[in-house]
Amino acid sequence: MAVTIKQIAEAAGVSRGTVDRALNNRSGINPEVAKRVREIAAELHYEPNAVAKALAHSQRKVQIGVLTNSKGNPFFDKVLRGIARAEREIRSFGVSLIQSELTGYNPEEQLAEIDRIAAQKPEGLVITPINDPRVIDRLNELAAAGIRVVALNTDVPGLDKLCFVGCDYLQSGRTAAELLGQMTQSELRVSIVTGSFRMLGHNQRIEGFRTVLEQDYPRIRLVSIIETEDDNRSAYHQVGELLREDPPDALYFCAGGVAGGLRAVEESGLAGKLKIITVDDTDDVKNFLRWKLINATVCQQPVKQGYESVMTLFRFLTQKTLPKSKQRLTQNEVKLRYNIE
Amino acid sequence: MAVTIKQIAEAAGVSRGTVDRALNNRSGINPEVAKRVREIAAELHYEPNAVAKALAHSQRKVQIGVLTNSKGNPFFDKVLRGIARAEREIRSFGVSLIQSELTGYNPEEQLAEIDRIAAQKPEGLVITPINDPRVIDRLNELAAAGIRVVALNTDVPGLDKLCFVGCDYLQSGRTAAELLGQMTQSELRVSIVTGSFRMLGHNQRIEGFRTVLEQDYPRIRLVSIIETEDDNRSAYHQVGELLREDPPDALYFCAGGVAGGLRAVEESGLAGKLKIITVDDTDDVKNFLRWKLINATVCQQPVKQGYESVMTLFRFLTQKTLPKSKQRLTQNEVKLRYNIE
DNA sequence: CTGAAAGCGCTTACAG
DNA sequence: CTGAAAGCGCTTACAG
Repeated sequence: MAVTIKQIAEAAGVSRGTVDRALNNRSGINPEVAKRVREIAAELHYEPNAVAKALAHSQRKVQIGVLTNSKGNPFFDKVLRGIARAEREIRSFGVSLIQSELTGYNPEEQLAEIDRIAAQKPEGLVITPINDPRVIDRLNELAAAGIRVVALNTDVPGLDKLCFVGCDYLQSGRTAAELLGQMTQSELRVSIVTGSFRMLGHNQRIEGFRTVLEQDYPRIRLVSIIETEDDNRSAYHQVGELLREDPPDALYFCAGGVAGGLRAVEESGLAGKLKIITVDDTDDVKNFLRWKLINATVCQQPVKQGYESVMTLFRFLTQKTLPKSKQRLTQNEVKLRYNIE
Repeated sequence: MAVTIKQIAEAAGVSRGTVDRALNNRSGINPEVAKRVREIAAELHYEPNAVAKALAHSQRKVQIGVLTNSKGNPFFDKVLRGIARAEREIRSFGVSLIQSELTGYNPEEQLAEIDRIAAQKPEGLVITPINDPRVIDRLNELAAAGIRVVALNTDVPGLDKLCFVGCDYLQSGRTAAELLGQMTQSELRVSIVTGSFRMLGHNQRIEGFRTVLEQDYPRIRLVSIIETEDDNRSAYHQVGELLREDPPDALYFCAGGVAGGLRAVEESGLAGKLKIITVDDTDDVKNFLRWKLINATVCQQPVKQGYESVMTLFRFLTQKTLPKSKQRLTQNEVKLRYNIE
């Protein structure tokens, strides 16, 4: 039978209210009494009952804002599923989400939406922040006002955040390089197809990829990097041009635009000859894996990212539990034809 | 503001007790009243508050037995960590574990331990069942007596279970074959090092491996299978002999004994020349990956297996939630040198 | 078959 | 600064 505040109250000869004040460092209590109560609690190995705490708290309604630049981006489907799962789990605890989705990466739009959500007075905000000084400043203002911020999937410099939940992009790039290295033996030329040079994560993937090539696979040479803005049309045209003019032996797609790029590959007649490594496992990528057009893809546990971003904030807001680290990194999972779900 | 039984009671003109009886299909209630209450609840979109339910239930103490053949098996470290995490989460709900570990796979010992646990009257049992008719019979007796059984990590035929939590062994084998196929180009001879031909999972891995070789990589020929009983000494001797007498080009370790087998590889002077695929990511395997002695390993989310086995039972016992499927399969995750944590 | 009341463990106004 | 009481939403003996 677990120890309760009632037993502590009896042992200390005080009321349950006083025990509550002592244990939760509330104000309006004689410091000596508080100390004694805490000692007794420790002796009895008191562990607060999270369920009871939750029920008592359920009067106080907690709101968490969730703002993602996810509209029209199939990668985010799974992230949103993780968020929905978290919402279901925390509903009973009196926590609700103020959720909103944006298309693309327009800083003005994100600023406006941040303000709209902030007006509803959430106690925390999960966001895929755009790397723009105005956005960062605005978020830091919120943080200063006590609204805790969790960066989801992408991080930006100088953000005052509770934590970042996303993948280890450097490791993602390293893993892609190792895959390519292990899948080939001879000299090789590879091109990278990236999303944007303004995206920290994309750049880190390139950096990790490059590092491992230099260290472990000097026979593989990085010959060019294409920037697509995650746009399939742009990827189609640029990859097509590359393959017509100076085709490499391998491609590393470290961001979106895979469907467009692969269309160009198919039309080039090089399908099956090029080694291709991608990221994530959107439906497009899965199909290309099945058709043996993509050799492997490095995924980042998107469901977990959505789930954990909300839950980290929830745990902090309702149980004052700080995340173990400022970086809550998900695993980089390699998927091949036979282990995609 | 969420709908509560109090509001349903008012709307139906009955007491909260009656609403509770109706909503939870308890006995001793006029069927017509029950029907009306349920209709009103549905109209109001009533969703029971899980936290309040849990607190009210916390009087009734629930015990879950957990019996694993895990002693001395490093693979299970992470499984046990998942179990511990589940225990922490469900403690507040009045659920406690009766946990016990066995060494090896002795049916008599497992039978005795099952009885010892059953004597403490748990409401459910998580177990790594041994494939022995007496064990299966005994577990089915428990199931008949209302103790729900969850098979963890290994499944056995004819078991009356709530579900199996473990990996898709066939897919694990297929993935290993694909890795080997993608990492090589020319004709190849491969040997499998298995644990036991009596283990369903090990056999399924072999089958999956074989199937993909035949379908997709006919240039790779399976030349022999070694059985080690998951024993490093045995693996060392048998792999050593194989490498001295008729060395293949690749090895697939589909069970334990990796450390022993790799020692033989190192002594053979073939290290680095043999392609080696393993399963799981015990510390041994991780080190061999770092040293480039193993090319890749196919893991099975052991923490999740431990966690989900307990949580599935917990959800069933406390919320009557049945698992979506009898097979709760974890992902087969490919790990290379650069994406091991 | 039904209702009123007490209880799960913790929190929170409200007196004093 | 402290205690008594009511409350969170659901469950459970106990009367009737």
